[in-house]
Amino acid sequence: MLADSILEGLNPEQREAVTSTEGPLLVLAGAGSGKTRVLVHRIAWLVGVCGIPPEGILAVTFTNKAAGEMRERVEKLLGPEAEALWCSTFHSACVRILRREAGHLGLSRGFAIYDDDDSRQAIKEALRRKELDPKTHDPRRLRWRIDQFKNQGILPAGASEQATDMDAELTAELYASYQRILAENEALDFGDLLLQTTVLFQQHPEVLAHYRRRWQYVLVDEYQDTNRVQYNLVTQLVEEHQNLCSVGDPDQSIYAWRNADIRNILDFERDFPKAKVVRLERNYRSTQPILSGAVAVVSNNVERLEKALYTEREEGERIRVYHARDDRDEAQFAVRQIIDEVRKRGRPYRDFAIFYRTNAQSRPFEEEFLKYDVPYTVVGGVRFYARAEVKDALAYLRAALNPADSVAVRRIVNNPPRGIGKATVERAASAADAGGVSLLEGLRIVAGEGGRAGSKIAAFLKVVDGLARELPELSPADAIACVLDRSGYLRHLEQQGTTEAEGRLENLRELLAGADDFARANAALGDDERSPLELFLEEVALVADIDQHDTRADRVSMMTVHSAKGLEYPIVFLVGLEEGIFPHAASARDERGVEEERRLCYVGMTRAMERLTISCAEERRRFGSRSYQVPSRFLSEIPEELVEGELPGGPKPAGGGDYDIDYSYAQEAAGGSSTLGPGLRVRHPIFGEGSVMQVAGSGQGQKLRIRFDRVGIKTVLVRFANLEVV
DNA sequence: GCTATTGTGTTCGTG
DNA sequence: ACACAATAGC
Repeated sequence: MLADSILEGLNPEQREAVTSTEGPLLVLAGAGSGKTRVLVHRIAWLVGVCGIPPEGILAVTFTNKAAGEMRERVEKLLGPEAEALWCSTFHSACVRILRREAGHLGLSRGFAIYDDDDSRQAIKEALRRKELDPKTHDPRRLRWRIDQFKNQGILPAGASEQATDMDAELTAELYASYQRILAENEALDFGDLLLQTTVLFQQHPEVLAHYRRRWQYVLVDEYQDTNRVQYNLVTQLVEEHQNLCSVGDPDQSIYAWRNADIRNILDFERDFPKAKVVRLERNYRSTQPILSGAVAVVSNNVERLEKALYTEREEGERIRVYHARDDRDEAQFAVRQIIDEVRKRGRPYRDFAIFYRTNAQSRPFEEEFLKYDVPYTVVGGVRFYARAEVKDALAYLRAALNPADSVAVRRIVNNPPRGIGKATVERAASAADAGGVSLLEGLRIVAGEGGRAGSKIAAFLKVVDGLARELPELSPADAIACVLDRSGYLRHLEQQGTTEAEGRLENLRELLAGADDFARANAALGDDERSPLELFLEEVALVADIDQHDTRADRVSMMTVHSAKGLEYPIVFLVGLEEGIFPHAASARDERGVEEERRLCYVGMTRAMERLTISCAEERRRFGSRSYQVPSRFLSEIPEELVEGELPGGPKPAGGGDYDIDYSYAQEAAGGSSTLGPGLRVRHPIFGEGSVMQVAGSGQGQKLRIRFDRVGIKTVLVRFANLEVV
């Protein structure tokens, strides 16, 4: 009975993937072939038919969002029983394990999780200690190189061993020093979460044995994007029972740059000789022209497993190609199409998505959406939890909960300004170093020495100590409110009274609301020994941009092609198909790079269900200046008969096509400017109204300094700003 | 120690 | 074109 209902609506291949429960299984799942469905039904099958307890199953996905959706769908099939299932990202699974087993690694159970920015600060500290100049040793680059080591499972000792020149030797040394600083701060970075878990399993076979016994069945989604450490983790767990189900698509491997290793999926049958392989080749998402076009592009890859994708949606319009004059025209074209379609056919905005190669490309689209009052959301860019004011507030929480976290302490010690300058902080840092204690303790030492600086520090310590006493008892939202009050942070912002400060206050209110939501949503599972506040900090550290994306809201979505993986939309605009952008210049140097870009293009195209529009611009603004663009080689790889519009080499469209776009106000300000001078009221299409403060230069390079009513002071280039005199 | 100014790099993608 | 960091001047 139950077995039938679980298999209902599945095709024969999907059924095979669901019911082949014992031993290693590789599911090669083409785009849109229902792989999430297979994973969900397989879990339901394991629990409902095979009688495996839900806590005996580990399912790992790429994003929190995918994990949440999978859990939801499993619950629909199984009911609340599914709650005991471990369904999460690699990172959150590892955090849970590490918190539990922290003692084995000599790690504090309350360790902090450092994001890119925090780890860069820790790298800077490592440079300071070695008296190296951050100018000659770029902290960002160092962080990147260390992260690469971690993704490959290489510890500092290994990095040192394989170093063949001075530079590599120094990097290895800094890696070691950076790890010491993290340990002192009781912190782990993203890479550590995975790497330290494999170290834990290696050094403590009894711990590994425990988890092996616990998880009799392991499922891994997006297997083509796993890196060496993730691979090690998985093989460690399944070595005995071999009940591993890996699902993936080599054509969608797009993370080689962060050490995802496509060989993990290609060598599956070698790694697991008894492996069964199931191919899902029937596509349920896209129309024939879209699917054929995407397959045609990716077929140009030499290193590729051939597979035969087919769709039953044979009807469907051809792929549209639009050659825009410039980036602005490209944006205008897409936005006008969307408005048209919404007005004429009554489509909801949520049916549309715009995908680009780089985050910086979102700008012109945002401008057009704002101009025409079209609701939209941008995924990515600056993460909400990475905004300065949000990170400041969180740093107070972190410092109060974990006084060893020197990166957090350094961030808040003079923020808001309380007269504790760089010299004082450095004094405290060396005192801390000398005594082998944390920065906060170093500050205590300096405070004890008295003097002007001493009393200022004492005031700061009083704030932090007070928070350390009060916060652990509070809910996340109350704790944040408390921090903002006691620290004087809120008062400081309110006193500024600028529009910029107003925006920051708005973000802080949003943070409070988010904390409140979190507490409410997690009130049910309060069985953890960790406080709601600690759980909130962890959540915040591990959310990805895409996790916060609300697909239910009626808005147009904009995101990078990378973020788009796993999503689908009826109407997709894939924009900026130009050499240097897509394929990106940095990847186009070697053939492997180009092949990954091509897979990325395949991912972008296969997101579209009904209509796919691809565009490129002849000219675009990059780094503030003009650049002439060449259409992407990927465009000419789409067979002509699948395309409507012109492929490269075809006739260029006349002007902006059949859309009458009003440029008049732009010309007005760019041309005549006899009245241009301080005091003049102008309107900017984005920033709104403002007063000119200062005029600099003339002709093409003329710049204006303007105080905008809404957004404060900005400098704009007259030629590009499209100003209108009010 | 604080603020305003200048200078620099940024934009390849993420948990 | 903008954000961020370093620096100069107070």
